[in-house]
Amino acid sequence: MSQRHTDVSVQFGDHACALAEVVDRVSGKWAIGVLVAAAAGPIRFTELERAVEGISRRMLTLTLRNLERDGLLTRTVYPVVPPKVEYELTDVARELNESLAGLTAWAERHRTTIALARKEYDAQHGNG
Amino acid sequence: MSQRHTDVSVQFGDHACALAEVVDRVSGKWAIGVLVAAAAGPIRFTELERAVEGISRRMLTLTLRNLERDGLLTRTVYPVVPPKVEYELTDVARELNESLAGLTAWAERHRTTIALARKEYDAQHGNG
DNA sequence: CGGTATCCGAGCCGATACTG
DNA sequence: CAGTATCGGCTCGGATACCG
Repeated sequence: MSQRHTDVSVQFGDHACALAEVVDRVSGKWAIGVLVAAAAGPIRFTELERAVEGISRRMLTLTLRNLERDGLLTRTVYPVVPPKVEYELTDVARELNESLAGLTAWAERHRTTIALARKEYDAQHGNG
Repeated sequence: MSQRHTDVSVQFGDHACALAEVVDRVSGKWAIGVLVAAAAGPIRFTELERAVEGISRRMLTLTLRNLERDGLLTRTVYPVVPPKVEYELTDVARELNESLAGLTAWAERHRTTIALARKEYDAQHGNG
């Protein structure tokens, strides 16, 4: 299994370290998407594949395994044919989603500002 | 200039997308560390280098440029000898730090739980 | 349906050396 | 003091093909 995250080891005593760890967890191109898609309730593999636009089967699997590993979601296999697997957020993950709300608010407040800042920066310094 | 982040383009309409963008911004091994180190007030390059344990000159520069590009910090050059450059968080970044507080709280609440979940997962599935 | 295996390019990041 | 340049390893992540 590939997908080992960067070693965000202890850079400072406590605060920043814990924060860096959680950010590292929801980093990567797909984790947030999966977390949000699963927020509504139990969801199947193929449903996730459709919900998270652009994700490949491989990356969905890896992302799910990582989240499962961190105890953020559960994987339930139903022994039926055709196979059926459901993923569901744990309570911990639901709390995480709530904690992320503040961040989402910030993002939506300053979205255009940041886009503008980028444009300016790229204009002044050479990026084209 | 290297350091182009992964393309977290529109995966779903609004919410998750904005969130994914901000997470992408504070991703990478060092951004959080720099953000936290600069939270106390204006800080010089070398001070940052010491504050963010383990960071290289190169990565500090790249991280600073990215944050500056996104309008999260300002770079002030004082024309003196020896050179003096100060970095300071913008108001937007300060708001961001506040929004991150909820996340930090979550991280500290569930830190051990998650570490445990990992251990269990790695024990059951083969990771060794 | 729900995965895995393999190949491969792109970019992050560290080490090292050099500069105004 | 505050950077930049270059090289190279490693991992992330896409494409494709295959399996129970």
